[in-house]
Amino acid sequence: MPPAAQVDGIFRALSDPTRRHVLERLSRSPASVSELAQPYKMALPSFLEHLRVLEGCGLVSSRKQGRVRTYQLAPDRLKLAEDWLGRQRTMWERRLDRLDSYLMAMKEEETE
Amino acid sequence: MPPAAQVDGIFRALSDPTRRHVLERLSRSPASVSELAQPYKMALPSFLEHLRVLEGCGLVSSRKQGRVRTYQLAPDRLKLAEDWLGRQRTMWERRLDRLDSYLMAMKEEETE
DNA sequence: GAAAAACTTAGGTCAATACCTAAGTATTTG
DNA sequence: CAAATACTTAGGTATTGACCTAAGTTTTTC
Repeated sequence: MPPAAQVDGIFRALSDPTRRHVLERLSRSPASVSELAQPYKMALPSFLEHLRVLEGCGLVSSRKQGRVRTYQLAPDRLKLAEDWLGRQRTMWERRLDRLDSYLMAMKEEETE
Repeated sequence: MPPAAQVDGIFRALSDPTRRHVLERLSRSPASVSELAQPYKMALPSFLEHLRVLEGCGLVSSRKQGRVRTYQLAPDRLKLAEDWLGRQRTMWERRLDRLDSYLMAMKEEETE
């Protein structure tokens, strides 16, 4: 999978509040499907789909022991999203800097 | 709009490569619709929809002068996404610092 | 003032998402 | 081993998303 497509999937996954909430929950500790589902009034199969999306883009991983499937975070994936945002930020900051110096120059000229 | 819904929209907007590309382009300088559309083989109305999504969630703003509409970044909105990711990251890192033996075990098995 | 430029609007297809209910399949547990 | 638990699969609906073509509208330009 090309990295751009991976980033697509990660941002897509993060665009749903249920999924973000699950990630927040998992940042405290791993948890089973039913533990994760418990706060939501959603039907279980619907909720499972969210977990599948999170696992599909690599933000979480799961393992089944007996009849219980346990999910946990896979933190390295979040970096892809963070990296993109970080790059963006430095770019637009650079741009604002340029704008700044442009405005400064304007001001200089103005006061001459 | 509740902040969670705003974050939804921003992540959703970022999940499309065309839209991310447009943001990257705009981090260099403001640009007109046709300048922005030029690199893509997509029909103009389709492309415009992407711009509408970006403007809808506040990542860019636009203004029309004569027959030309010019878009520019609205950098403060990216912060909402960055902030969520940042908070997440510190939580995840805190959790990883605890180095649960459980998590270690899972990781071991995962890499098998 | 007709034609070109730069969008804009209208409307249509097709696939993917986010839900649902109902009926499975494994795994414990009593 | 029957019943309960913990998912899982199958299949259905309704909305939204990402594209398209065709036909506007509003400036500019010649």
